[in-house]
Amino acid sequence: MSYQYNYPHPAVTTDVVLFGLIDECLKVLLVRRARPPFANHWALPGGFLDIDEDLEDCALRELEEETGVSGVYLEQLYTFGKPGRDPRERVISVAYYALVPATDIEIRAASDARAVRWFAYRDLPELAFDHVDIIHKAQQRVSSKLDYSTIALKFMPEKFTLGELQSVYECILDERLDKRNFRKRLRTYDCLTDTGEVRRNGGHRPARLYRAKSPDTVQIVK
Amino acid sequence: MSYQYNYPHPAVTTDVVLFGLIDECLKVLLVRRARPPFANHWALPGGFLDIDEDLEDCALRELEEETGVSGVYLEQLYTFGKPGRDPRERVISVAYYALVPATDIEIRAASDARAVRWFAYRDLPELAFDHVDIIHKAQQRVSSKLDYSTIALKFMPEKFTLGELQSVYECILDERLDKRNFRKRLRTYDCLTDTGEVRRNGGHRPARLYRAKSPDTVQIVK
DNA sequence: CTACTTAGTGTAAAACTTACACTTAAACAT
DNA sequence: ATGTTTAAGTGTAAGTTTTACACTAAGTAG
Repeated sequence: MSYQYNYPHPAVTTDVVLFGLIDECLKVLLVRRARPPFANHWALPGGFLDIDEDLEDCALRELEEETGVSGVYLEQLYTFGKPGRDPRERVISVAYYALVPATDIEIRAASDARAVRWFAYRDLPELAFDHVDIIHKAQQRVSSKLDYSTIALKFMPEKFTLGELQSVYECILDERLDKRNFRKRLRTYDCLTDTGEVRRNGGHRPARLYRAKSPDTVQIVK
Repeated sequence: MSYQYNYPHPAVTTDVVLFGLIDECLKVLLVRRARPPFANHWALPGGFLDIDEDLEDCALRELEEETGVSGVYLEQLYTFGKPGRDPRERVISVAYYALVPATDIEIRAASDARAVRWFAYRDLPELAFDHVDIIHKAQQRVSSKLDYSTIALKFMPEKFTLGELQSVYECILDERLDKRNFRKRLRTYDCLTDTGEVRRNGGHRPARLYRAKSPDTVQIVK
């Protein structure tokens, strides 16, 4: 089968920067490429757009196919399209990012990717294409969104403690926060409900467990 | 000439939302489409990406070809790609926006656009494709950037008064601002230099003329 | 020379942000 | 059982930022 056009057309792909927090450390989910170009290099999950497929659906599908991760909430990040970024042909890549509660996520190596792994954001391997730029831009976006939205809740499992949530902020912003000020701020956002439960977690007072009031929406605050 | 691919490829276009302020009113530059689809409808300037052309260069080139406007500072807005948004074929459009000092700008109707005109943002005609969505998203972006950057200076000619700059903010935010607080805020941004000149402008005290300290960069403040 | 118009300026109250320290409740060691 | 260790949980005072607000200055027009 072959498709013809009167003018040359670029290829369009989507790529997904999936962030998770594991061991108090910001991680990115990468797949190892099975084929050239950049065979055996690590890369963002992503791939070519089907001709009748919405961009976001493409991102979700490729993520699912290559990593087994599904049902995440994506936001469009930026579109990367410099000529030469893919040696095969001109490729325009619409990048998305997502935040997941890493411990909830089941990953698997799927058909067209030899392996799937979390990498520390601060210790990335050599990456295919311009994916390192995409990841840096996504990290910046997430950092700045922490400050004016409730996006951090996307990292959390269904129930979590305030200490855990604070440590999410601290990992991404890479600075320590004051516990009382942090809690005061969350109170003004009014984005949590107390489940009434507690978590017993070692030799100290148990922490209350909270749940996001609206886990499906990212609220803009300030 | 014909180009063949093993898989169907979407077309890629860029569109530009060019904002200007005329008569204390936010305007958008539109071109009237000469051919189908949407012949005679107004649309954003934009068009198909050349296969070796950078996305931003494409946006600048199309803007120049269709309106005669050149040398503006573009920022990428969002990529629109819903299937069906163009009846001819699948089209992914990377949208950009720019702000210009409207009075400085020379517009002309060029080859493949029958006419070029400023339209009030609050009184847009019926638009081709999903261009109305693109314009609204651009307006939101500009509004929110007013609050944390010096992007408003992009609307200003080389020399301008503080009253003129304030009225730019007021038009876009659609609210009145306090003159003293506005000036205090600008002082903290430290983005203006006093030219020493004044503008005599009717039956009242002349206003000092200022110039942007770094007219080529948009400074992020706060 | 009077009336009118926009330019230009400071201060006090309110709101928000920051810095900071002790008590509580569990686990663990003795 | 008792004391020690650990993280959880809580309020207040100082500092900073934001807001509200009114008069004088320097021109033009009649």
